[in-house]
Amino acid sequence: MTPRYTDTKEEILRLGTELIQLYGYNAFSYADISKKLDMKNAAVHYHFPGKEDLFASIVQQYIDRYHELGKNLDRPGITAKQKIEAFISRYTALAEQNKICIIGSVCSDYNTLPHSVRAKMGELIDLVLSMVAKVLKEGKTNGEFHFEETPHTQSLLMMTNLAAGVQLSRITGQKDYTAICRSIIKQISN
Amino acid sequence: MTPRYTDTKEEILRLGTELIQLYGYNAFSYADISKKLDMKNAAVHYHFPGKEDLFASIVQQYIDRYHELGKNLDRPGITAKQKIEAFISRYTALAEQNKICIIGSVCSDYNTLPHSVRAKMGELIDLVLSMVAKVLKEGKTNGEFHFEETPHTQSLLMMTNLAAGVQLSRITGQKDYTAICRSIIKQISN
DNA sequence: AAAAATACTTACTACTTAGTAAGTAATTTC
DNA sequence: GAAATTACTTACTAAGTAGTAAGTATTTTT
Repeated sequence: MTPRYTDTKEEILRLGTELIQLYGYNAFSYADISKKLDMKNAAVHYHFPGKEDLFASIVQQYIDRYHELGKNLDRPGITAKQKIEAFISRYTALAEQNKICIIGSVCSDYNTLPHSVRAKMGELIDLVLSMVAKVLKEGKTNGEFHFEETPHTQSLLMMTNLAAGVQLSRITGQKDYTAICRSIIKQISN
Repeated sequence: MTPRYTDTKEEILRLGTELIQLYGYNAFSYADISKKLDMKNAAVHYHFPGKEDLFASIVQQYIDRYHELGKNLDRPGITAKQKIEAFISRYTALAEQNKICIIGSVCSDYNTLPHSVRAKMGELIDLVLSMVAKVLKEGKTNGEFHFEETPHTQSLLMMTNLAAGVQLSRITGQKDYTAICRSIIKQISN
């Protein structure tokens, strides 16, 4: 049969990611995806046999994109501050679309996830935390940043501010998210 | 008929809260509750006609308990630092039980919640943020604390650190949560 | 002692969930 | 041009979801 999309698999991943970011891990079903892509339930199962596979692929894509971001930022001429701002702007984009990040979305359901998926989530979180920690360390070394915690702890503080910030501001309003971002930068600035 | 428990309604609320904190809002069902309390599905519906009612009561109980905490802390002889530590210890208790706070748990599913419940969640969040902001302001005024942000923003930073901290540390380990708590105190200390 | 209220159980409904087996039309490979 | 592969659809299942109507045993009220 002729494929509906140039890359149906990619479309499913894109939509699945969006649904998780908008409504949470449990509110995303094969039916939701098939309806929106105008195909049958079984078609989604053709591309991703189980929900576990689909979710693993979504997280893997997220991981790949963070690696990509890392590569893009790893060139001369970009300051550590610009790199941090690149991370923050990811969350800002989410906030503007009423979305939250996959990490925050899945964390609350963590105890119900299949174990393979839990491991993938751990991988994603470790990656993000270590990438941010690396940039923070770099900025501290070259004098751009000033903070007293270890880079890892400072990374934890920043990412928890951001992840919970986009979540809270969906309820309390964008102003709170803006205040959090401003303060994050201020905290590490000289 | 003779009631099973001295207060079945209270038992349902207690168990419902626990299930949300452990597994998330969507992973808690009437069947889960009735099974654990050794009664039938319909018995839970007798006490709480709909899931919306049950959840609203759970959040209301949470709100009531924060008001209670507020009253308990509002006596002379308690320092602002001790008050902040009381808030933090609530989250520490959650972290030790592999649980997360209701706010963090429900935030990810916010877009799927019925509107009455969304309003209740907003109420809870505003309450917690304003209570913490009040204590922070008090501590700043009497010289216990030092911070440059407004009390509201500082409260946002603290609560996002805590809420996301208990969530993240379920995956990355308790050490990260401990580091976050230590830093929270440090940030506002002189 | 009768009536009413309480706290359920029994038995069901309508719907949604992930998942599957078998068939089919178009495309690609040989 | 036949065979195999791709990308689906049709049609289904088993389990779980919230929710309900009607019945029942016990306690409380009158």
